[in-house]
Amino acid sequence: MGKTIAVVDDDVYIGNLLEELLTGEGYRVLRAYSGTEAALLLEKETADLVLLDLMLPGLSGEELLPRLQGTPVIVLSAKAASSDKVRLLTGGAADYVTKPFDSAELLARVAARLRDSGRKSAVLSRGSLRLDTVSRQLTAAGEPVHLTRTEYAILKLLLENAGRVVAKSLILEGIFEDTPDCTESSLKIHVSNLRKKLREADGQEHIEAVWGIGFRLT
Amino acid sequence: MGKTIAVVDDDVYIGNLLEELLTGEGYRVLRAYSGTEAALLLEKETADLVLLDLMLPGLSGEELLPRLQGTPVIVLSAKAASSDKVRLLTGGAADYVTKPFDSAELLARVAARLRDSGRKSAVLSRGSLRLDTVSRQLTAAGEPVHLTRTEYAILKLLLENAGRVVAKSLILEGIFEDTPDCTESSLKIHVSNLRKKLREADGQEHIEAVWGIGFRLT
DNA sequence: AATATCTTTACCGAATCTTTACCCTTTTCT
DNA sequence: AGAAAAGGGTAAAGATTCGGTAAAGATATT
Repeated sequence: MGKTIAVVDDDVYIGNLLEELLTGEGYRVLRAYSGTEAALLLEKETADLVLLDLMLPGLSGEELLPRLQGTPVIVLSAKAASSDKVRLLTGGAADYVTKPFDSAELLARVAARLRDSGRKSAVLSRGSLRLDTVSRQLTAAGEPVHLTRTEYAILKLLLENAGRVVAKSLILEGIFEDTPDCTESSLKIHVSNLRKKLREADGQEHIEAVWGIGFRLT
Repeated sequence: MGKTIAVVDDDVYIGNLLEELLTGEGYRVLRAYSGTEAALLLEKETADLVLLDLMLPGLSGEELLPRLQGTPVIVLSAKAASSDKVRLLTGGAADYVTKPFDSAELLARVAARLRDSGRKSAVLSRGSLRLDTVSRQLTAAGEPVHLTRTEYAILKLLLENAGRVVAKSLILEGIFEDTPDCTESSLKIHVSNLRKKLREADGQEHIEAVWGIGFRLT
Protein backbone atom coordinates (compact mmCIF):
# COMPACT_ATOMS: atom_id res chain seq x y z
CA MET A 1 0.00 0.00 0.00
CA GLY A 2 3.09 2.23 0.27
CA LYS A 3 2.28 5.36 -1.66
CA THR A 4 4.92 7.02 -3.80
CA ILE A 5 5.95 10.56 -3.04
CA ALA A 6 8.23 12.68 -5.18
CA VAL A 7 10.48 15.06 -3.30
CA VAL A 8 11.65 17.91 -5.51
CA ASP A 9 14.21 20.08 -3.78
CA ASP A 10 17.72 21.17 -4.73
CA ASP A 11 18.72 21.50 -1.11
CA VAL A 12 20.25 18.11 -0.37
CA TYR A 13 19.98 18.51 3.36
CA ILE A 14 16.26 19.24 3.34
CA GLY A 15 15.68 16.63 0.70
CA ASN A 16 17.37 13.98 2.81
CA LEU A 17 15.43 15.05 5.84
CA LEU A 18 12.18 14.72 3.93
CA GLU A 19 13.15 11.38 2.49
CA GLU A 20 14.00 9.99 5.91
CA LEU A 21 10.80 11.30 7.36
CA LEU A 22 8.70 9.83 4.58
CA THR A 23 10.40 6.47 4.27
CA GLY A 24 10.09 6.23 8.04
CA GLU A 25 6.32 6.40 7.50
CA GLY A 26 6.46 3.67 4.92
CA TYR A 27 6.21 5.80 1.81
CA ARG A 28 8.30 5.16 -1.28
CA VAL A 29 10.29 8.26 -2.15
CA LEU A 30 11.47 9.55 -5.52
CA ARG A 31 14.01 12.36 -5.60
CA ALA A 32 14.60 15.15 -8.04
CA TYR A 33 16.98 18.08 -7.64
CA SER A 34 15.78 20.42 -10.36
CA GLY A 35 12.56 21.36 -12.05
CA THR A 36 13.61 19.81 -15.32
CA GLU A 37 14.63 16.59 -13.62
CA ALA A 38 11.28 16.46 -11.86
CA ALA A 39 9.48 16.90 -15.17
CA LEU A 40 11.42 14.03 -16.69
CA LEU A 41 11.03 11.83 -13.65
CA LEU A 42 7.29 12.26 -13.48
CA GLU A 43 6.90 11.34 -17.10
CA LYS A 44 8.47 7.97 -16.38
CA GLU A 45 7.26 7.27 -12.89
CA THR A 46 3.91 7.98 -11.35
CA ALA A 47 3.84 9.63 -7.97
CA ASP A 48 0.82 9.84 -5.71
CA LEU A 49 1.97 13.16 -4.31
CA VAL A 50 4.67 15.73 -5.01
CA LEU A 51 6.51 17.80 -2.42
CA LEU A 52 7.73 20.76 -4.38
CA ASP A 53 10.26 23.37 -3.42
CA LEU A 54 9.77 26.64 -5.23
CA MET A 55 13.27 27.81 -5.88
CA LEU A 56 14.67 25.24 -8.22
CA PRO A 57 17.36 25.32 -10.88
CA GLY A 58 16.19 24.72 -14.43
CA LEU A 59 12.45 24.95 -14.16
CA SER A 60 11.09 26.73 -11.12
CA GLY A 61 8.48 25.13 -8.96
CA GLU A 62 5.98 27.64 -10.14
CA GLU A 63 6.61 26.76 -13.74
CA LEU A 64 6.46 23.09 -12.98
CA LEU A 65 3.17 23.28 -11.14
CA PRO A 66 0.85 23.59 -14.13
CA ARG A 67 2.46 20.52 -15.68
CA LEU A 68 1.53 18.36 -12.75
CA GLN A 69 -2.22 18.48 -13.24
CA GLY A 70 -3.75 15.40 -11.76
CA THR A 71 -1.16 14.79 -9.07
CA PRO A 72 -1.63 16.63 -5.80
CA VAL A 73 1.25 18.96 -5.01
CA ILE A 74 2.30 20.35 -1.65
CA VAL A 75 4.41 23.44 -2.11
CA LEU A 76 7.28 23.96 0.31
CA SER A 77 8.60 27.46 0.47
CA ALA A 78 10.26 29.98 2.69
CA LYS A 79 7.93 32.64 1.30
CA ALA A 80 5.27 33.19 3.89
CA ALA A 81 3.52 36.04 2.09
CA SER A 82 -0.19 35.52 1.70
CA SER A 83 -0.08 36.61 -1.93
CA ASP A 84 2.35 33.84 -2.77
CA LYS A 85 0.18 31.26 -1.08
CA VAL A 86 -2.89 32.46 -2.87
CA ARG A 87 -1.23 32.45 -6.25
CA LEU A 88 0.05 28.94 -5.86
CA LEU A 89 -3.06 27.47 -4.31
CA THR A 90 -5.05 29.04 -7.09
CA GLY A 91 -2.52 27.78 -9.58
CA GLY A 92 -3.19 24.20 -8.68
CA ALA A 93 -1.22 23.45 -5.52
CA ALA A 94 -3.06 21.23 -3.10
CA ASP A 95 -1.37 22.75 -0.07
CA TYR A 96 1.28 25.22 0.97
CA VAL A 97 3.71 24.73 3.82
CA THR A 98 6.23 27.34 4.87
CA LYS A 99 9.81 26.50 5.73
CA PRO A 100 10.94 25.82 8.29
CA PHE A 101 8.22 23.25 8.68
CA ASP A 102 7.18 21.10 11.55
CA SER A 103 7.83 17.46 10.69
CA ALA A 104 4.70 16.09 12.29
CA GLU A 105 2.47 18.70 10.68
CA LEU A 106 4.00 18.06 7.29
CA LEU A 107 3.39 14.34 7.63
CA ALA A 108 -0.19 15.01 8.67
CA ARG A 109 -0.71 17.22 5.64
CA VAL A 110 0.86 14.60 3.39
CA ALA A 111 -1.51 12.02 4.82
CA ALA A 112 -4.47 14.36 4.43
CA ARG A 113 -3.69 15.03 0.77
CA LEU A 114 -3.13 11.37 0.03
CA ARG A 115 -6.33 10.54 1.79
CA ASP A 116 -8.57 12.63 -0.38
CA SER A 117 -6.74 11.89 -3.59
CA GLY A 118 -7.23 8.20 -3.04
CA ARG A 119 -10.71 8.78 -1.89
CA LYS A 120 -11.73 5.19 -1.90
CA SER A 121 -13.08 5.98 1.48
CA ALA A 122 -14.97 3.00 2.72
CA VAL A 123 -17.96 5.16 3.50
CA LEU A 124 -20.09 6.76 0.82
CA SER A 125 -22.31 9.44 2.17
CA ARG A 126 -24.73 11.99 0.92
CA GLY A 127 -27.20 13.93 2.93
CA SER A 128 -28.46 11.69 5.68
CA LEU A 129 -27.31 8.52 3.95
CA ARG A 130 -24.18 6.71 4.99
CA LEU A 131 -23.21 3.52 3.22
CA ASP A 132 -20.29 1.58 4.59
CA THR A 133 -18.91 -0.35 1.64
CA VAL A 134 -16.91 -2.66 3.86
CA SER A 135 -19.61 -3.85 6.21
CA ARG A 136 -22.22 -3.17 3.48
CA GLN A 137 -24.37 -1.41 6.00
CA LEU A 138 -26.52 1.59 5.39
CA THR A 139 -27.79 4.14 7.84
CA ALA A 140 -30.30 6.82 6.95
CA ALA A 141 -30.41 9.65 9.49
CA GLY A 142 -28.82 7.26 11.94
CA GLU A 143 -31.38 4.54 11.37
CA PRO A 144 -29.86 1.28 10.19
CA VAL A 145 -31.47 0.05 6.98
CA HIS A 146 -31.27 -3.48 5.73
CA LEU A 147 -30.52 -3.82 2.03
CA THR A 148 -30.67 -6.80 -0.26
CA ARG A 149 -27.73 -7.48 -2.54
CA THR A 150 -29.32 -5.84 -5.53
CA GLU A 151 -30.48 -2.85 -3.58
CA TYR A 152 -27.01 -2.42 -2.16
CA ALA A 153 -25.45 -2.55 -5.61
CA ILE A 154 -27.88 -0.01 -6.99
CA LEU A 155 -27.55 2.39 -4.10
CA LYS A 156 -23.76 2.15 -4.14
CA LEU A 157 -23.73 3.03 -7.83
CA LEU A 158 -26.03 5.95 -7.25
CA LEU A 159 -23.99 7.19 -4.31
CA GLU A 160 -20.80 6.98 -6.32
CA ASN A 161 -22.48 9.23 -8.84
CA ALA A 162 -24.49 11.33 -6.43
CA GLY A 163 -26.09 14.27 -8.19
CA ARG A 164 -25.42 12.83 -11.62
CA VAL A 165 -27.98 11.08 -13.73
CA VAL A 166 -27.23 7.39 -14.00
CA ALA A 167 -28.77 5.76 -17.06
CA LYS A 168 -30.83 2.65 -16.52
CA SER A 169 -28.63 0.75 -18.93
CA LEU A 170 -25.62 1.84 -16.93
CA ILE A 171 -27.12 0.63 -13.71
CA LEU A 172 -27.94 -2.73 -15.27
CA GLU A 173 -24.34 -3.01 -16.41
CA GLY A 174 -23.05 -1.96 -13.05
CA ILE A 175 -25.04 -4.48 -11.07
CA PHE A 176 -24.74 -7.29 -13.62
CA GLU A 177 -22.18 -9.00 -11.45
CA ASP A 178 -24.60 -9.17 -8.58
CA THR A 179 -27.81 -9.67 -10.46
CA PRO A 180 -27.26 -10.86 -14.04
CA ASP A 181 -30.93 -11.30 -14.90
CA CYS A 182 -32.07 -7.88 -13.86
CA THR A 183 -33.99 -6.06 -16.56
CA GLU A 184 -35.35 -2.58 -16.76
CA SER A 185 -38.70 -3.79 -15.49
CA SER A 186 -37.26 -5.46 -12.41
CA LEU A 187 -34.86 -2.60 -11.87
CA LYS A 188 -37.73 -0.29 -11.23
CA ILE A 189 -39.08 -2.63 -8.57
CA HIS A 190 -35.74 -2.61 -6.79
CA VAL A 191 -35.68 1.14 -6.95
CA SER A 192 -39.20 1.22 -5.66
CA ASN A 193 -38.30 -1.04 -2.73
CA LEU A 194 -35.20 0.99 -2.06
CA ARG A 195 -37.19 4.18 -1.99
CA LYS A 196 -39.67 2.64 0.39
CA LYS A 197 -36.95 1.58 2.81
CA LEU A 198 -35.27 4.96 2.75
CA ARG A 199 -38.56 6.72 3.14
CA GLU A 200 -39.44 4.63 6.17
CA ALA A 201 -36.04 5.29 7.68
CA ASP A 202 -35.61 9.03 7.30
CA GLY A 203 -38.78 10.21 5.66
CA GLN A 204 -36.97 11.72 2.71
CA GLU A 205 -37.08 11.10 -1.01
CA HIS A 206 -33.59 10.50 -2.30
CA ILE A 207 -33.95 8.77 -5.63
CA GLU A 208 -35.37 10.84 -8.39
CA ALA A 209 -36.38 9.47 -11.75
CA VAL A 210 -35.20 11.20 -14.90
CA TRP A 211 -37.84 10.43 -17.41
CA GLY A 212 -36.70 8.11 -20.16
CA ILE A 213 -33.10 8.13 -18.94
CA GLY A 214 -32.55 6.74 -15.51
CA PHE A 215 -32.18 7.83 -11.92
CA ARG A 216 -30.40 10.39 -9.85
CA LEU A 217 -29.58 10.49 -6.17
CA THR A 218 -30.25 13.92 -4.82
CA MET B 1 -23.64 25.85 -10.27
CA GLY B 2 -22.28 27.69 -7.22
CA LYS B 3 -20.93 25.22 -4.71
CA THR B 4 -22.47 25.03 -1.29
CA ILE B 5 -20.34 25.70 1.76
CA ALA B 6 -21.43 25.19 5.34
CA VAL B 7 -20.05 27.69 7.84
CA VAL B 8 -20.10 26.31 11.36
CA ASP B 9 -19.10 28.91 13.93
CA ASP B 10 -20.78 30.21 17.04
CA ASP B 11 -19.04 33.56 16.69
CA VAL B 12 -21.57 35.58 14.75
CA TYR B 13 -19.06 38.19 13.70
CA ILE B 14 -16.66 35.73 12.17
CA GLY B 15 -19.50 33.74 10.70
CA ASN B 16 -20.91 36.82 8.98
CA LEU B 17 -17.49 37.74 7.73
CA LEU B 18 -17.06 34.29 6.23
CA GLU B 19 -20.50 34.33 4.72
CA GLU B 20 -19.91 37.66 3.04
CA LEU B 21 -16.57 36.54 1.75
CA LEU B 22 -17.95 33.33 0.35
CA THR B 23 -21.16 34.68 -1.14
CA GLY B 24 -19.04 37.36 -2.74
CA GLU B 25 -17.25 34.57 -4.57
CA GLY B 26 -20.52 33.08 -5.73
CA TYR B 27 -20.77 30.26 -3.25
CA ARG B 28 -24.01 29.34 -1.56
CA VAL B 29 -23.59 29.46 2.19
CA LEU B 30 -25.30 27.44 4.92
CA ARG B 31 -24.90 28.56 8.51
CA ALA B 32 -24.84 26.65 11.76
CA TYR B 33 -24.00 28.00 15.19
CA SER B 34 -23.46 24.84 17.16
CA GLY B 35 -22.10 21.39 16.58
CA THR B 36 -25.47 19.80 17.02
CA GLU B 37 -27.09 22.23 14.62
CA ALA B 38 -24.42 21.48 12.04
CA ALA B 39 -25.06 17.77 12.42
CA LEU B 40 -28.76 18.28 11.80
CA LEU B 41 -28.22 20.68 8.95
CA LEU B 42 -25.89 18.38 7.09
CA GLU B 43 -28.34 15.54 7.26
CA LYS B 44 -30.87 17.61 5.42
CA GLU B 45 -28.70 19.56 3.06
CA THR B 46 -25.61 18.50 1.24
CA ALA B 47 -22.61 20.78 1.40
CA ASP B 48 -19.60 20.56 -0.86
CA LEU B 49 -17.32 21.84 1.86
CA VAL B 50 -17.51 22.62 5.56
CA LEU B 51 -15.70 25.42 7.37
CA LEU B 52 -15.59 24.25 10.94
CA ASP B 53 -14.72 26.18 14.06
CA LEU B 54 -13.39 24.00 16.84
CA MET B 55 -14.89 25.56 19.93
CA LEU B 56 -18.57 25.05 19.52
CA PRO B 57 -21.45 24.68 21.94
CA GLY B 58 -23.21 21.34 21.95
CA LEU B 59 -20.98 19.16 19.92
CA SER B 60 -17.40 20.36 19.54
CA GLY B 61 -15.80 20.60 16.14
CA GLU B 62 -13.54 17.76 17.01
CA GLU B 63 -16.46 15.53 17.84
CA LEU B 64 -18.29 16.57 14.73
CA LEU B 65 -15.38 15.89 12.42
CA PRO B 66 -15.65 12.10 12.30
CA ARG B 67 -19.30 12.39 11.35
CA LEU B 68 -18.54 14.37 8.25
CA GLN B 69 -16.74 11.64 6.38
CA GLY B 70 -17.09 12.26 2.70
CA THR B 71 -17.33 16.02 2.83
CA PRO B 72 -14.05 17.92 2.94
CA VAL B 73 -13.65 19.98 6.09
CA ILE B 74 -11.43 22.99 6.68
CA VAL B 75 -10.84 23.49 10.37
CA LEU B 76 -10.66 27.07 11.62
CA SER B 77 -9.07 27.51 14.98
CA ALA B 78 -7.12 29.85 17.14
CA LYS B 79 -4.99 26.96 18.31
CA ALA B 80 -1.74 27.16 16.41
CA ALA B 81 -0.04 24.27 18.15
CA SER B 82 1.38 21.72 15.78
CA SER B 83 -0.02 18.86 17.83
CA ASP B 84 -3.55 20.14 17.34
CA LYS B 85 -3.06 20.47 13.62
CA VAL B 86 -1.68 16.98 13.39
CA ARG B 87 -4.47 15.43 15.37
CA LEU B 88 -7.15 17.08 13.28
CA LEU B 89 -5.55 16.54 9.93
CA THR B 90 -5.08 12.91 10.87
CA GLY B 91 -8.61 12.81 12.16
CA GLY B 92 -10.06 13.64 8.79
CA ALA B 93 -9.78 17.37 8.30
CA ALA B 94 -8.85 18.39 4.78
CA ASP B 95 -7.06 21.53 5.92
CA TYR B 96 -6.31 23.60 8.97
CA VAL B 97 -6.31 27.37 9.07
CA THR B 98 -5.40 29.35 12.15
CA LYS B 99 -7.34 32.41 13.26
CA PRO B 100 -6.92 35.20 12.58
CA PHE B 101 -6.89 34.12 8.97
CA ASP B 102 -6.06 35.97 5.80
CA SER B 103 -9.20 36.27 3.67
CA ALA B 104 -7.48 35.74 0.36
CA GLU B 105 -5.59 32.72 1.59
CA LEU B 106 -8.70 31.21 3.06
CA LEU B 107 -10.54 31.63 -0.22
CA ALA B 108 -7.64 30.07 -2.06
CA ARG B 109 -7.66 27.11 0.29
CA VAL B 110 -11.42 26.79 -0.10
CA ALA B 111 -11.02 26.76 -3.85
CA ALA B 112 -8.19 24.25 -3.63
CA ARG B 113 -10.23 21.87 -1.51
CA LEU B 114 -13.26 22.22 -3.74
CA ARG B 115 -11.13 21.71 -6.76
CA ASP B 116 -9.96 18.26 -5.82
CA SER B 117 -13.26 17.12 -4.49
CA GLY B 118 -14.61 18.67 -7.64
CA ARG B 119 -16.69 16.54 -9.85
CA LYS B 120 -15.89 17.14 -13.45
CA SER B 121 -19.11 18.87 -14.30
CA ALA B 122 -19.07 19.55 -17.97
CA VAL B 123 -21.10 22.69 -18.29
CA LEU B 124 -22.18 24.20 -21.56
CA SER B 125 -23.08 27.80 -21.13
CA ARG B 126 -24.08 30.73 -23.26
CA GLY B 127 -25.58 33.95 -22.06
CA SER B 128 -27.76 33.21 -19.10
CA LEU B 129 -28.04 29.54 -19.99
CA ARG B 130 -26.06 26.91 -18.15
CA LEU B 131 -26.50 23.27 -19.07
CA ASP B 132 -24.79 20.72 -16.90
CA THR B 133 -24.33 17.72 -19.14
CA VAL B 134 -23.51 15.44 -16.22
CA SER B 135 -26.53 16.10 -14.07
CA ARG B 136 -28.57 17.02 -17.18
CA GLN B 137 -29.79 20.13 -15.46
CA LEU B 138 -30.41 23.49 -17.05
CA THR B 139 -30.57 26.86 -15.39
CA ALA B 140 -31.61 30.03 -17.18
CA ALA B 141 -30.60 33.15 -15.28
CA GLY B 142 -30.31 30.99 -12.19
CA GLU B 143 -33.78 29.53 -12.59
CA PRO B 144 -33.78 25.78 -12.87
CA VAL B 145 -35.60 24.62 -15.98
CA HIS B 146 -36.91 21.13 -16.44
CA LEU B 147 -36.25 19.62 -19.85
CA THR B 148 -37.63 16.53 -21.49
CA ARG B 149 -35.27 14.11 -23.14
CA THR B 150 -35.81 15.52 -26.60
CA GLU B 151 -35.59 19.11 -25.47
CA TYR B 152 -32.38 18.35 -23.67
CA ALA B 153 -30.89 16.72 -26.74
CA ILE B 154 -31.85 19.63 -28.95
CA LEU B 155 -30.61 22.30 -26.60
CA LYS B 156 -27.35 20.49 -26.01
CA LEU B 157 -26.77 20.30 -29.74
CA LEU B 158 -27.53 23.99 -30.13
CA LEU B 159 -25.29 24.93 -27.23
CA GLU B 160 -22.45 22.90 -28.65
CA ASN B 161 -22.83 24.96 -31.79
CA ALA B 162 -23.78 28.20 -30.13
CA GLY B 163 -23.88 31.05 -32.61
CA ARG B 164 -23.73 28.76 -35.61
CA VAL B 165 -26.68 27.68 -37.65
CA VAL B 166 -27.63 24.06 -37.11
CA ALA B 167 -29.57 22.51 -39.97
CA LYS B 168 -32.83 20.81 -39.13
CA SER B 169 -31.63 17.62 -40.75
CA LEU B 170 -28.55 17.76 -38.56
CA ILE B 171 -30.63 18.18 -35.45
CA LEU B 172 -32.78 15.24 -36.41
CA GLU B 173 -29.69 13.14 -36.91
CA GLY B 174 -28.21 14.34 -33.66
CA ILE B 175 -31.23 13.49 -31.56
CA PHE B 176 -32.10 10.30 -33.44
CA GLU B 177 -30.71 8.24 -30.61
CA ASP B 178 -33.09 9.83 -28.14
CA THR B 179 -36.10 10.30 -30.35
CA PRO B 180 -35.98 8.16 -33.49
CA ASP B 181 -39.40 9.13 -34.78
CA CYS B 182 -38.90 12.84 -34.63
CA THR B 183 -39.71 14.57 -37.90
CA GLU B 184 -39.33 18.17 -39.01
CA SER B 185 -42.90 18.84 -38.03
CA SER B 186 -42.51 17.54 -34.52
CA LEU B 187 -39.09 19.14 -34.21
CA LYS B 188 -40.65 22.54 -34.47
CA ILE B 189 -42.99 21.72 -31.63
CA HIS B 190 -40.07 20.76 -29.43
CA VAL B 191 -38.31 23.95 -30.35
CA SER B 192 -41.49 25.83 -29.59
CA ASN B 193 -41.80 24.19 -26.18
CA LEU B 194 -38.16 24.81 -25.48
CA ARG B 195 -38.51 28.48 -26.33
CA LYS B 196 -41.53 28.74 -24.10
CA LYS B 197 -39.69 27.25 -21.14
CA LEU B 198 -36.67 29.49 -21.63
CA ARG B 199 -38.87 32.52 -22.08
CA GLU B 200 -40.72 31.78 -18.87
CA ALA B 201 -37.45 31.30 -17.02
CA ASP B 202 -35.40 34.30 -18.07
CA GLY B 203 -37.64 36.26 -20.41
CA GLN B 204 -35.22 36.10 -23.27
CA GLU B 205 -35.42 34.68 -26.77
CA HIS B 206 -32.50 32.38 -27.36
CA ILE B 207 -33.42 30.22 -30.31
CA GLU B 208 -33.62 31.94 -33.62
CA ALA B 209 -34.91 30.34 -36.79
CA VAL B 210 -32.89 30.57 -39.97
CA TRP B 211 -35.38 30.42 -42.74
CA GLY B 212 -35.27 27.23 -44.75
CA ILE B 213 -32.16 25.94 -42.97
CA GLY B 214 -32.56 25.38 -39.28
CA PHE B 215 -31.94 27.06 -35.96
CA ARG B 216 -29.30 29.08 -34.21
CA LEU B 217 -28.72 29.73 -30.54
CA THR B 218 -27.91 33.36 -29.99
C1' DA C 1 -37.56 -31.10 2.81
C1' DA C 2 -39.41 -27.06 4.69
C1' DT C 3 -38.88 -22.30 5.42
C1' DA C 4 -37.41 -17.81 4.83
C1' DT C 5 -35.63 -14.45 1.80
C1' DC C 6 -34.77 -12.39 -2.40
C1' DT C 7 -35.76 -11.59 -7.37
C1' DT C 8 -38.67 -11.44 -11.13
C1' DT C 9 -43.08 -11.27 -13.65
C1' DA C 10 -47.71 -9.51 -14.29
C1' DC C 11 -50.54 -5.87 -14.08
C1' DC C 12 -52.82 -1.29 -13.22
C1' DG C 13 -53.55 3.59 -12.71
C1' DA C 14 -51.29 7.91 -13.03
C1' DA C 15 -48.05 10.94 -14.80
C1' DT C 16 -45.22 12.47 -18.53
C1' DC C 17 -43.66 12.87 -23.05
C1' DT C 18 -44.15 12.82 -28.24
C1' DT C 19 -46.70 13.32 -32.13
C1' DT C 20 -50.57 14.67 -34.99
C1' DA C 21 -53.96 17.95 -36.42
C1' DC C 22 -55.12 22.42 -37.14
C1' DC C 23 -55.00 27.22 -36.41
C1' DC C 24 -52.59 31.85 -37.88
C1' DT C 25 -48.53 34.64 -39.36
C1' DT C 26 -44.34 35.57 -41.99
C1' DT C 27 -41.25 35.06 -45.79
C1' DT C 28 -40.15 34.00 -50.58
C1' DC C 29 -41.04 33.70 -55.31
C1' DT C 30 -43.51 34.58 -59.66
C1' DA D 1 -50.14 41.45 -55.32
C1' DG D 2 -51.10 36.68 -54.68
C1' DA D 3 -49.81 31.86 -54.13
C1' DA D 4 -46.80 28.60 -52.08
C1' DA D 5 -43.78 27.30 -48.55
C1' DA D 6 -41.98 27.74 -43.86
C1' DG D 7 -42.31 29.33 -39.09
C1' DG D 8 -44.81 29.81 -34.38
C1' DG D 9 -47.93 28.13 -31.58
C1' DT D 10 -52.25 25.63 -29.03
C1' DA D 11 -54.76 21.71 -28.00
C1' DA D 12 -55.75 17.10 -27.94
C1' DA D 13 -54.73 12.28 -29.22
C1' DG D 14 -51.43 8.57 -28.80
C1' DA D 15 -47.46 6.30 -26.88
C1' DT D 16 -44.13 5.58 -23.07
C1' DT D 17 -42.67 5.46 -18.72
C1' DC D 18 -43.28 5.61 -13.74
C1' DG D 19 -44.51 3.94 -9.19
C1' DG D 20 -46.34 0.70 -6.84
C1' DT D 21 -49.00 -3.92 -5.19
C1' DA D 22 -49.44 -8.61 -5.34
C1' DA D 23 -48.09 -12.95 -6.50
C1' DA D 24 -45.16 -16.37 -8.74
C1' DG D 25 -40.51 -18.14 -9.33
C1' DA D 26 -35.74 -18.71 -7.76
C1' DT D 27 -32.27 -19.03 -4.26
C1' DA D 28 -30.46 -19.70 -0.05
C1' DT D 29 -30.97 -21.37 4.94
C1' DT D 30 -32.12 -24.41 8.54
